[in-house]
Amino acid sequence: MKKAHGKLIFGTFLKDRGLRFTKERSVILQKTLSCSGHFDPESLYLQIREAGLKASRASVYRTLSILCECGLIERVKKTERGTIYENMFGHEHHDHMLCIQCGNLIEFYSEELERLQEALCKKQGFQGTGHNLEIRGYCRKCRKKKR
Amino acid sequence: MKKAHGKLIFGTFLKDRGLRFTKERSVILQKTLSCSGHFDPESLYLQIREAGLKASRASVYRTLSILCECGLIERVKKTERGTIYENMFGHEHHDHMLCIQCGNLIEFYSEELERLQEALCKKQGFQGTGHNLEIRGYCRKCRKKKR
DNA sequence: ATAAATGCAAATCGTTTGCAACGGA
DNA sequence: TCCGTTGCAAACGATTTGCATTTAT
Repeated sequence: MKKAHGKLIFGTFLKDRGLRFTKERSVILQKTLSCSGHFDPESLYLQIREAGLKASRASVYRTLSILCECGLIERVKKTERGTIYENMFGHEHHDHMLCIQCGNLIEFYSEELERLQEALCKKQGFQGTGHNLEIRGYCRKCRKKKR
Repeated sequence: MKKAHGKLIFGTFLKDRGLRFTKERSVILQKTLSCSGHFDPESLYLQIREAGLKASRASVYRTLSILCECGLIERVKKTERGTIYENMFGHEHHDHMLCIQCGNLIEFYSEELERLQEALCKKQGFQGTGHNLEIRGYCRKCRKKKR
């Protein structure tokens, strides 16, 4: 999936269902695609305002929903600060260990895990587009402190 | 970790920091421990009321926080309907594939995945207590519909 | 007795929605 | 022109919090 095609994909998706490609949607699409990796609605909105562009929070939320529907972005997870989205052009990994004591987040990548997931998907006839593994527990430091 | 010890663990935890073991906390602890697996604050609250017991929503929320701190339960994930908690006596698996088209949730279990996670934790000096793998994508049905 | 906990209602915060004005097609 | 879209502000739903009252210790 090439970045330059985002606009085309979105445009086609909209036309197909009689929706309109407005200035606001264009701005939001653009900012969304230029995010490398994760983002949330509020910071996207602020980014738009800082850039002197125009789009209300309501339009940001509404447009993000459509972008999800057409597969250009995905809702990755919910946090206390809101929903985290992911631009599907960024091929990031979301595997991490979260310390439930100190909140420390240890990100990691495992080729073996990737392979395993592919195998699991194939078994279910599932076409994976992204994933997110969270292992909760105690990090090295907090393990020591515990006793 | 044996269920009968929940009260002891909680009681000790409270005493240690000068907090009190109130009727409400006792009720909430009890209902929490008797949940097999997942639950959310609202349904726990309703369960309490249906049982003719007494504890306000505020107390439920406040107590769940403490139970998290002392490790008897864990916040597993946030959804549109609220936070999902897990009673740590239930050793459930949280691995699933989520269809981003139809919302279908396919739960699965993989021994290989469990082993791999243990290995990854060991490498990081991390003591895992629970995990949650979400693979997003298109389920068999929606894959067909797509074209 | 004293500090902590409770219940309630009001406050927050992210997100959604109703509606009148606006603007692509 | 004809709907779809926008921005705003009000509505929402989950969670938190201020406060006067109750209660464990």
